[in-house]
Amino acid sequence: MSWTDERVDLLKRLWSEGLSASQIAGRLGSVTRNAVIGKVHRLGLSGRATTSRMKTHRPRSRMANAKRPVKPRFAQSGNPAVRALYMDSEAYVPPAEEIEIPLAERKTIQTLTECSCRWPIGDPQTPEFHFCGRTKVPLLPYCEVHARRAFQPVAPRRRERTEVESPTATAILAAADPKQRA
DNA sequence: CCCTGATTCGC
DNA sequence: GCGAATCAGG
Repeated sequence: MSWTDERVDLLKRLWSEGLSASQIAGRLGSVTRNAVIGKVHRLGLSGRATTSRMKTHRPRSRMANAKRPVKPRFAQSGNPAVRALYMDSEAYVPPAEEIEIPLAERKTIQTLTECSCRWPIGDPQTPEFHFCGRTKVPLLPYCEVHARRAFQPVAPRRRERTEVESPTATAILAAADPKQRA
């Protein structure tokens, strides 16, 4: 559905009445709160009055925004190990090749242990199916390599800026403090 | 964690 | 113009 005159009118009215963007989106239907906020801005309605000033939003300059790198997803993840995967890398990292696990190290669902990487390998319908089985990173179900693969940020929107250095292990290891084990 | 509005930019 | 993704805050 699109922004018909009626829907725009309702948006203007609800916005002026102080409803939040998500509340308005709920009443309009077929739109997200992001769509509502976007429309509010395009209509020039942003910056509602008034009772208690919205103090905290100093508008960031265009320059500041231009310099701010686009951070990958998971930056706000509640999992410190996931955040650690990206705290020293702001770039998309292409998935690694599948790793060949030596037969002796392979784990089945029966032989997995508490600290085994649970990255599945192969077709579960075949007897060759197994798990990576190497030591996993604390807080995550995967070893370091597979954690990077599992928590890929979304591919960059801009085609340039591809190959950048892979995140170092330091951040992960820093988050691997045994005291934090859940 | 929940939520809020703000902003960018591919579409 | 649209709005998802992501941000900075509360």
